[in-house]
Amino acid sequence: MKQLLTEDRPIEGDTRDRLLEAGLRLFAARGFDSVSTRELTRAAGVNIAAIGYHFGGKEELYLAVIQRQVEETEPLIGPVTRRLMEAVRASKGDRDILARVAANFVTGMLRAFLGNERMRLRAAVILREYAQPSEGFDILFRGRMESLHKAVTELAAAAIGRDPEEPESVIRAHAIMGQIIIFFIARVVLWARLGCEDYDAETLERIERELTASVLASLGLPQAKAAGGGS
Amino acid sequence: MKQLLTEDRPIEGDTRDRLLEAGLRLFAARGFDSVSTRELTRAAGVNIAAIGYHFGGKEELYLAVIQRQVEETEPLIGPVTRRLMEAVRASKGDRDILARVAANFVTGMLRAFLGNERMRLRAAVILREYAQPSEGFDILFRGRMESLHKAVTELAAAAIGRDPEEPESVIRAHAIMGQIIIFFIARVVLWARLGCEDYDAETLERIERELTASVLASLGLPQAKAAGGGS
DNA sequence: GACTTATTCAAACGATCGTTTTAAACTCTC
DNA sequence: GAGAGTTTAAAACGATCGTTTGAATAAGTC
Repeated sequence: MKQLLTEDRPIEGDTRDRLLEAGLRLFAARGFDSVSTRELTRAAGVNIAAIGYHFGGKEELYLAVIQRQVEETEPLIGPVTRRLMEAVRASKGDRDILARVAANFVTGMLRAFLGNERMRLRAAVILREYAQPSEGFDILFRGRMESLHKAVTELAAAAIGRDPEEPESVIRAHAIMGQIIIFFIARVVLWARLGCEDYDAETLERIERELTASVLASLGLPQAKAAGGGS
Repeated sequence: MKQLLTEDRPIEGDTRDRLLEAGLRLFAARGFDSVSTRELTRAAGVNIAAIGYHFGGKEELYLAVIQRQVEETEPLIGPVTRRLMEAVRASKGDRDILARVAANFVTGMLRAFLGNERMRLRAAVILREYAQPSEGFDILFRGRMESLHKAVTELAAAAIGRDPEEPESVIRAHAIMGQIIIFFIARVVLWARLGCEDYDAETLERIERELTASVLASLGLPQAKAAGGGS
């Protein structure tokens, strides 16, 4: 089996933190059932009894891992989400402004998901919850996804001239998210088609350019002149 | 844990077929490690030793399940792929024809992936291979995905006026696939946003309409007049 | 019917699973 | 520095894992 998503940086902190960190890495790479408590504690460098003592059990540790990712990504995603929402409203429908807002969002999301190793781990856990929702899905959805999806819906609604409450706006937002996160979810497929084994700088640049053009066009927005820096 | 993707239709056929069928259902719903050999054989209504006898072991059964899906989808996906490729070439760049070809492809894919319960099972297995590629990924990629992805690349290349060999065309094709399959992969997210618990006919119709419009626009193609049946 | 081959059966194998136990080591208060 | 509370250590718990065994049955051949 190929082993994606391993981070070699040593794990530090107290016992609780070490378990949460090892849990993120291992659950992201191989899922809940495939990771044993012995492997978790060995990777964390703690005793096997620590899972029971600190979390109650393996499942509670898993949920704590997810909960921590929601909290840790708040400073990253929260402001982006709010800024996107505000920018869409402030644009008052100006399509050039909307185009710039959308372009910034696309590059920001791409860099967050593909450029950051830690985000890759988080996204892997999310992907698993998509395929097989557990209690963790509710934590993720209400904690992170819902507000992000709503913000994109505002953007889509403004672009296609609909109300954000209409299902058509939600569907359009979903399609936009799909265009972006497919480059994480099915990255192995893209790599196989491009004949590479990881994202290099040149490919990331191409993806940013083409994806921005694709998303703007799909919303009927004019191509932005200069997207400027991310964030 | 919520239980998605269960099919209640009884399992029939000889021992080998029953195991392949039970394997598809269970592996799709819960992944490789979470399904025990005892559960597989109980669901199939066969003896536990049958796995070893017919396939050698659990892993070989899993790979056989994937292999069978590749073979079974050939009559469904193969012609669609070839027809898409031929239609793109036959269009000679005529954008109205390209638009109709693309629209037919989108609705065809949506109906294949969302409307068919069996395809849902298959797609769930594929999704798991994305997250954690095993030997099954190579079977899937070379057996089904590669040709499909190449065909979409032909479409994207023709639409944006590039060569199908250029990475930009491949990236655009990837974005198109993302727009479509996100409605399967992250369908629980969409359901949560729409306040429903499954796709109903009305929602599917909306998705077809909006997604067709979105994909055509993203490729800079004119909106097709009437998409006609999904062939 | 005797024989060979193919398949199914119930039982058991050793390994590993998540968890618990019991004692030792550590950390703090007073 | 004695003692209470906290954390870790190693071993063991019963349960379940994937697999194998050897006998019983079914199917086909002569």
